[in-house]
Amino acid sequence: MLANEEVKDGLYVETGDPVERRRMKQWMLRITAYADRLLEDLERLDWPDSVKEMQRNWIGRSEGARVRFEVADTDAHFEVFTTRPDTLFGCTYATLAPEHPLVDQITTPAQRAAVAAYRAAAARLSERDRIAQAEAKTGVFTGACCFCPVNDRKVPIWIADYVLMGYGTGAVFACPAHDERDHGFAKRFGLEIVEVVKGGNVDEAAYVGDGPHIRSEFLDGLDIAAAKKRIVAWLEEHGHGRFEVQYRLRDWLFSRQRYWGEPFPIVHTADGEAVALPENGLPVALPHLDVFAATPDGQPPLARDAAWVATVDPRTGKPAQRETNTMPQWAGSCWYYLRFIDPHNPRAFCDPAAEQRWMPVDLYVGGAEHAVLHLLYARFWHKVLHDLGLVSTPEPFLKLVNQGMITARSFCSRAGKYYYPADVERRADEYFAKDGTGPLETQIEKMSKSRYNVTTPDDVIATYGADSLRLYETFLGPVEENAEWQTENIPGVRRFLDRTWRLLFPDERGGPRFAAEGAPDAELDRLLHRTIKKVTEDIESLHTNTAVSQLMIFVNEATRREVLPRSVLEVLVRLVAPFAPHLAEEMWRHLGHEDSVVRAAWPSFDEARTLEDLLEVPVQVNGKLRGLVRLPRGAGREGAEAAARADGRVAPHLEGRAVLKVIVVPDKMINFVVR
RNA sequence: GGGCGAGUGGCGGAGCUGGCAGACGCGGCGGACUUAAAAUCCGCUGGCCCCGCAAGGGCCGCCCGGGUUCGAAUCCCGGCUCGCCCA
Repeated sequence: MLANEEVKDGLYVETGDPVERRRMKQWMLRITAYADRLLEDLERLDWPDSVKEMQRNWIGRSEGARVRFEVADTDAHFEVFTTRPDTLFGCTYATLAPEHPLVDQITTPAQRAAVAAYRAAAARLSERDRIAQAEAKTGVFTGACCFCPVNDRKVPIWIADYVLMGYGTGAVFACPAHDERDHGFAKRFGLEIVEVVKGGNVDEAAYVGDGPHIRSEFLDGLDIAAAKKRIVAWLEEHGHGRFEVQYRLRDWLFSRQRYWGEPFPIVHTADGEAVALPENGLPVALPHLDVFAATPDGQPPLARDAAWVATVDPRTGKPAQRETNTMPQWAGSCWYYLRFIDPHNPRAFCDPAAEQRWMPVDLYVGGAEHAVLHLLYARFWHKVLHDLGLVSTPEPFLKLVNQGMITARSFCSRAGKYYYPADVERRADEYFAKDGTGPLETQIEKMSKSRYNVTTPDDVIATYGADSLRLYETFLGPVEENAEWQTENIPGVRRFLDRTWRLLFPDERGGPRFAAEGAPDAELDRLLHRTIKKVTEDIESLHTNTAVSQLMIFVNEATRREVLPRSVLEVLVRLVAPFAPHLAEEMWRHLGHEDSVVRAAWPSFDEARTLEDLLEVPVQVNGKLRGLVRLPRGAGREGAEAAARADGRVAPHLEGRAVLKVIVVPDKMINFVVR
């Protein structure tokens, strides 16, 4: 079993083995039944817009009409789905998928050979290739015609491989004037182009914008939205079609022919019935196998264990056979977060009280690569469980954040062989491998083992300590963004930890004296409250890098003090704890606490104590900074303006000029507009 | 081709609903301590072929080009480059 992209020209790309297509009976999950709810509930999620948009596109809801076309000279018909039923009056041909069942029936003798050849060629292409090659515009006439239901115009029926049987109805009507793909096709094969919406030049290109309809009888003069409504009503009234919603999303193929995966809890009876096992027959464990390959006749590996396969129908006790397909990896990732709540519960996937306590997940950090598959599948399962009354929330993950990638410099030879940075040396502006190869290409790219540019945390921990590693990672940058790993920056955060430690245990390198009693001076107190505020808010918004920088500012300032009271350290240690837990724990103990710092209350701040009494307010003249004035917080407009005019640096810029306007933003800035 | 996002010193990055661009860290330079070095501490660190003995001041500067505004890294329009996703 191979995926589409593993097959090229009918051969397995890895080994060159021939690949054949085989029809198989497989398990599907009806995710399409949840398409609308999966779409609508995106609204209530605090997720990145890009991910929500990807899910919307993946679900691909489109409203349109299903329209019935009668084939000329037979009693056959086919149906098309279209999002542009308003352009039916511009229909000049119709196209079927090459494998559409009607093709055999309607192809005329004269066209039979051409059609057969085209179908054979199309069958060799994967669906993916067919979509990718749609630009190539290939197709062949069947010789048959059909009637466009709105005006009984007789139009030719073609087959073309860009129409996919598994998508929609496997048939489309073509309006080359207002559809780009149809336009290209019509140009290529000399088919007629009939303009029905004014606004473009349809001889040159398809016009897909809005405009009044023409040559469309009862639609004339209407815009697209109004025309769609009218035509759908008309189609329904005359029995030629009906309103329909289509989704790009398809049902989920949920079986795999592999060993590793959860076995389906299903048995097959002798008369072909599939029976779900009752709860007391669960879980179904994988049999022990020595060989994990498919059987010689193409059955999944589990079929190798005949004793395992042979079982009984739980209802009747008659012989039955176990299902030998297994579930895909997604099966586990769809509910692991529920099991994690209560991982050892032998009776249920989790205790309902625990589920209520913990769900939904407040914050889910994951890679952008999961935007559609895992995150859509998990939402789907969760909704099914919700409908069954097994979970209390309609959505599993309230807030989602996509973390960025860690990148690092890598080196590779022109031949594509990668080298570890340790095996590379710099000569002038070029890099050479120590074995002499080079010059080497170098780039910053995603950290990965295959690119030989990984950093092993164990090594960093051995050299700088686990807190340094953790602090460095939180200091790298915002989580959502990619960040370049630079080991040479780690000593910087380590220095910060050392300084923090010296606030409690000054050594020959300095540090303030510890005081069991007392309060900080006003300036340090203000900085402390600002730091509590900043760190608290930054953790909340996941801007850990700026939280760390604020802690650095505080520690630098505290280091300058002669004496540091316990009360300050008590706060600081709790603020540092999330970033450097080992250090904080140790300091917490030394401050005399019995219990762990992780159970200590988070410090609170007093907004009033974060504010400065005397502010430095910038003064601008015509928008350019010309000076700074010291003003008490809350100074009035007049006072501020007077102080600004009097400032030694500002005054020369005002001299001899007409002041047209003075803008004063209290406590923020003063701007003189002069001429 | 379409969608989403990003572009700020030598480097990683700060910069709130428009109001002192460059916080914090790395690197660099200078100094203290030392016989010396490491470590530590202190100071400086966007550019300028401009003014000033100096203190200091001026001009330019957030990818490029326009616009809105008293005022734009921030808002709007157009373009370039990179990343991710879809096709």
